[in-house]
Amino acid sequence: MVRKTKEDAELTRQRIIDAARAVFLTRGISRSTLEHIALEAQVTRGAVYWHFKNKTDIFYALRDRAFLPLIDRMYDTLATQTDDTDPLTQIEDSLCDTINELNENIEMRQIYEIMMIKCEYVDEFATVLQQILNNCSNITEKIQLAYERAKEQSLLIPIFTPHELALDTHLFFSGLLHMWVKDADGSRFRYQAKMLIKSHINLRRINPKT
Amino acid sequence: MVRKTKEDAELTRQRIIDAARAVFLTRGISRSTLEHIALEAQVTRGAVYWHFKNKTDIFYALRDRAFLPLIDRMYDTLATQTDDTDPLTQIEDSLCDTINELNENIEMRQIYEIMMIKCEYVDEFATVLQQILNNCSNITEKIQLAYERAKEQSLLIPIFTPHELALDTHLFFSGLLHMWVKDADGSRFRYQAKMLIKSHINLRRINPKT
DNA sequence: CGGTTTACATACATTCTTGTTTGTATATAA
DNA sequence: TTATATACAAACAAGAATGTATGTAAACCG
Repeated sequence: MVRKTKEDAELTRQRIIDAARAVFLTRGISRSTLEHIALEAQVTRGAVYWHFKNKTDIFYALRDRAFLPLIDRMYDTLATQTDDTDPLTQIEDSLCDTINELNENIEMRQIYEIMMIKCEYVDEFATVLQQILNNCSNITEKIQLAYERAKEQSLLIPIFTPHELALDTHLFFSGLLHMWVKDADGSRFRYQAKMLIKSHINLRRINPKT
Repeated sequence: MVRKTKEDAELTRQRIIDAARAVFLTRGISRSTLEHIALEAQVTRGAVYWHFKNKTDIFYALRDRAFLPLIDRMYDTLATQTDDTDPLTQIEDSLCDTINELNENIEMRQIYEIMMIKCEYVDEFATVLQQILNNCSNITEKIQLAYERAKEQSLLIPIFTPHELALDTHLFFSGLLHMWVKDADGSRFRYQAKMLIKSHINLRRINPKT
């Protein structure tokens, strides 16, 4: 049978994206063929070519479904300034929230893994790097704003500027995400990620929590 | 002309490795063919197959020439405990030294870039991830030892354990290396990397340097 | 000095992958 | 109800990449 309804078609589109995620994860993007993806999605390459232009197109569809939302989410968590909780805890929460999401959301986790260690950033993929850098800049700015609020409220240790603190935090979290992803069995980083975040923020508090 | 001397042969071997570095860098590992590499090295695929089993073999040869030495170097810098300089400065210096090496040594820099964003860690490459994780563990341990010495000498802010400080430092540096590599034009991280390291270490000093 | 091995170049066969084209049954719109 | 566009499946053509097999001239060794 052919010619499904529009809903059915959208469903197969999603199936293809999900299949691509599984295939990319185990074979890496470059070694994944459209045949592999089609097989995993239980369709033929015809269906894949109907819904997507090529493999790169699938990759970007995959990214849009999880990578960007998570960035936005972290961004939002930092931007919504509920002034009753202290800014340092806000930073801590937004970082922990991201880790939580990665822990609970398999799709998110796998897409991150694909983008970090199963993708070669050349040619059509190179632009992604710039976008990541831009996102990082934005997030660092948001963190800096939070640190500035903390400084105003005298919650922050002196001497250090919100700018350098924000950069340090961003680099810390960036490293954490990378190790979190690479640490497949979870023994080294996954289980203690939140503790590490707490420690990191505590380093900045004028009155460290116990 | 064929049949070079042994020295000539070794030279072509190096030329092939150098060519592979250039090709991997621009095309990514998976899209680089042995033909590309041979062309860049001004030999034929015959020569490449004579010196190497396949592309993976070249990759590992490339890695051994720079990636491992740099790890060892950082490791050594941390391990040689010249007890006259304070441990925190030792950590700072070893991190800065690595950044220096990346700044000055083009080969080193490019190989790092290849391994970080031009390689998909699946199949034969997956084992590299484990090795990286192990190296990270070792380095974290060395940093922790330095922090412990700093604690004994009361150079370190209290409350925090050398263990969590070491993990935080390692994650920071890991993030820094990643951003350093991705920041191709250098505007965001490369030029201020050492400043960031200084700030990071200063956060731990009981008497922060100015 | 002659045989053997080395260090490649060249040619060949095979497999993989991609993009396109064609076919087709059915939803959908008019 | 019928024409058309949709949502695929299946077949096709072409190039690219790999590994191997063969050829060869010069270095090296006895």
